[in-house]
Amino acid sequence: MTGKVEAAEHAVLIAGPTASGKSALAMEIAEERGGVIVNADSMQVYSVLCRLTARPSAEEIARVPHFLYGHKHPSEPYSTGAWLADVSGLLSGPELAGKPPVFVGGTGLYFRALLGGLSNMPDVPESVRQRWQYRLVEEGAPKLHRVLRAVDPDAAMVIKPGDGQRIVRALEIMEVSGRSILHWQADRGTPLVNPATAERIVVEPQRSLLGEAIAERFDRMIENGALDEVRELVALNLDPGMPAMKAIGVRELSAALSGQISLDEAVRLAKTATRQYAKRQATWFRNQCGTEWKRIRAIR
RNA sequence: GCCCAGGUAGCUCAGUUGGUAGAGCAGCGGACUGAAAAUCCGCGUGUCGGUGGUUCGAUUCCGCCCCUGGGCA
Repeated sequence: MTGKVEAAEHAVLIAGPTASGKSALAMEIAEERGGVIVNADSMQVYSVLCRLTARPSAEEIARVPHFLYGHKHPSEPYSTGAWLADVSGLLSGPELAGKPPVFVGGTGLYFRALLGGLSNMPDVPESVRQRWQYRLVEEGAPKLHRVLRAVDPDAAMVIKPGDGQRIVRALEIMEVSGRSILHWQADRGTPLVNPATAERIVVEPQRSLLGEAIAERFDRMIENGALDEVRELVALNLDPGMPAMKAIGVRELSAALSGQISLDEAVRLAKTATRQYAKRQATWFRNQCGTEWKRIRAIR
């Protein structure tokens, strides 16, 4: 699926929870080494959501080349695999011109994929996926888990009965390929960066400081027009299941825009949701990133 | 000043006909292979306002005090 792209040499990977100051660090490193910055965040790819996803400023983009930021419209479906394909295209194209890529973002799965953690899997037609998703909504996760247990007992053993999303994925793959998702997962993917020469950094700020930074930054997002972005996104009338609609703050701020809750309440809820997200990120980085990752602390 | 209603987890509250208490939210820990800012799993963190009394035993009953609402003056 990724063809035969040479794994990038001397890449820098910077992972960390939201608002941890990793973008500033990426700027420093990229400038120091004459590199470029590549987005490794699942939400910063969407065009409309600039403020709300804390994308780099125009000033920063003018200083250092940035890639894969805001290059997708929210109406387009996107995925880890699509991102990996975009990265692959970027690395094999002329844009980098030999400059070292500095990947920065908060999506742990993207970093795993970058290092070869995403196996090649058969494509699943949209119709198949939609049918299982429909059944998930209609019948509920436990019932679909029983279906999975019948067709793919091994996968059912690994996937929790409540985890609808993974149950659907396993069922899709089984239907399309006739083989268990575990079979496909047994083959590792190919890394897009050479793990031997990649420098890996994970930012792990103190939780309480991160909470403060999140609150402060969200207030700034509101000042800078995050509400307008949400208004624009809502006007597109997208399926609420689309990834961009799940960006933190979209649900909360659109509830405020329609008058269901006050703006203060929306801000409070969005800050809480962001803190909870940062906690999940921290759990990933703490436990999934091994000793090859250098751990640093600081927010800005 | 008097009358009423409250004071229980970080917050909102439930409850114990007397045997030291539990929900939601928040919080904490964990999982993670094409939706990953997603999805899922686990965990109660407490001078039951204070102080005396009754009692084998009081968060629960009684007295007094403190605090917060509301009402009457």
